[in-house]
Amino acid sequence: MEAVKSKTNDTPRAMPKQARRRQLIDATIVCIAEKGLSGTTMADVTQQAGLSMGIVNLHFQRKEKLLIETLRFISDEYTSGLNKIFADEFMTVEEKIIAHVNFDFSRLITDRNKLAVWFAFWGETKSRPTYLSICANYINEIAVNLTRLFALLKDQGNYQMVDPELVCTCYTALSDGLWLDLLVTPKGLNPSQARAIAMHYLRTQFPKHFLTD
Amino acid sequence: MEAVKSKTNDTPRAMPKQARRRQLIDATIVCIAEKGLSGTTMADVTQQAGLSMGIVNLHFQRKEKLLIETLRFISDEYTSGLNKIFADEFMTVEEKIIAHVNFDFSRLITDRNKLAVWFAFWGETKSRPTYLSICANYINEIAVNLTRLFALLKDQGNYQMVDPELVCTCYTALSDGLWLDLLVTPKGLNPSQARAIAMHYLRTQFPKHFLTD
DNA sequence: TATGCAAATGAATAACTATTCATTCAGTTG
DNA sequence: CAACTGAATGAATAGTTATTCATTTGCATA
Repeated sequence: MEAVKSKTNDTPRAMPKQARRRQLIDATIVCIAEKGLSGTTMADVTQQAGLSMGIVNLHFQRKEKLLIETLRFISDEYTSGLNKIFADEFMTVEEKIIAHVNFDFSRLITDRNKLAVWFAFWGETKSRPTYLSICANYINEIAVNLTRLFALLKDQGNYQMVDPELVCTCYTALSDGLWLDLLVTPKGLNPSQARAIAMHYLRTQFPKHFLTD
Repeated sequence: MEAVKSKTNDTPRAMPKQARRRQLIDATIVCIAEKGLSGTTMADVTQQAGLSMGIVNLHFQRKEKLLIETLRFISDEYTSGLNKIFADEFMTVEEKIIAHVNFDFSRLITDRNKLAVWFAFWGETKSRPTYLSICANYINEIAVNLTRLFALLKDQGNYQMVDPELVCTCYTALSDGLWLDLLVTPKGLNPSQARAIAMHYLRTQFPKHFLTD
């Protein structure tokens, strides 16, 4: 059952640096979801990770850096997932857009703990330029790629009236709002319903496509 | 120029209780926008209000209550604005929906300080049931009314395929996402563009209506 | 103008929390 | 297996921030 060499417990003393950092980031995500950004203390995080207080200083210097790395972690996770789709050479444009939507409403992304972290940081971006700059980067990158996909589909399907940039902004805002819904009213909406709503919007723009479900 | 009786300054000693509470709530909104929820201290709020530290205790007992009343304030402001529209006896259904959209993207609601407060609290709802219950109330109330408007328009315009509940959920998520956009990328999108995107979605559902702009 | 009184003050206190660092510990090397 | 090394610990410290309350202040009333 236990793949780790250590005879004593599951937190071997000399775990690779990267793994220990990840362990702390995971604990931070849980704490922010459970106690909010303002309510998360170092004691909470280290206890959640099953480690001692001083450990954060050792791996991240100070709390602020741990928080920034946590935001960067979920931000990278999202961006890299989408970039794989954008870069895929074997999917059609329609398949890529569907893959994008599926990813947006996948388990990985709609995990409520992670959604809580997203919105906790969004709420602070106006006051913390560092948070904003981490987010701004990926937002722009994705918008460019997604707009390009919509433009290609417009050509392919001869959708004269479609404005790819508008559709991108609208789709992005819609998925942000659906994530918020999943976070705050989890009993009112589940990820697959949210996905269906996103597809419903895309069908209004590209009625000959996205009919398979 | 000065309508206040006090000879000394603009914060007369015996200002009505309600006005002083409001003054503190206004200061809290500014502080949350400028420093984030986690970075807002009592010293910040009272200084912003031009008053002394002890004043919060006098009017709100403790910090937590001030924060809750701040959330309740912006929540009530939003709800009461919409309720006036829903209750109006002289507007047509189409006019009411347009008024709703106009209100959603009015100065009062898209004020970036207030948006920052909204999202600061959203980010904490998972951990603070009190915040959630304040928001949940108004969300539900509005959804019922808005869904009813869409259902009426569906009948009037003979839109067979429209699902009023779906359109309500989609519109609501879209406006949440657009608000987020206005908060974090104010240079990428302005309120009137956001409004146009919301109208664009409604036109996809009710193509014979909402053509006036 | 004196007196009473509630509102407001802000220095002092209490409570909390990030950060530090001397010490412990587990594994590795010679 | 003894000495060494760097990760990890957590009690102690330093810093921050909410809360308290004895005192002050300005206004109203007599």
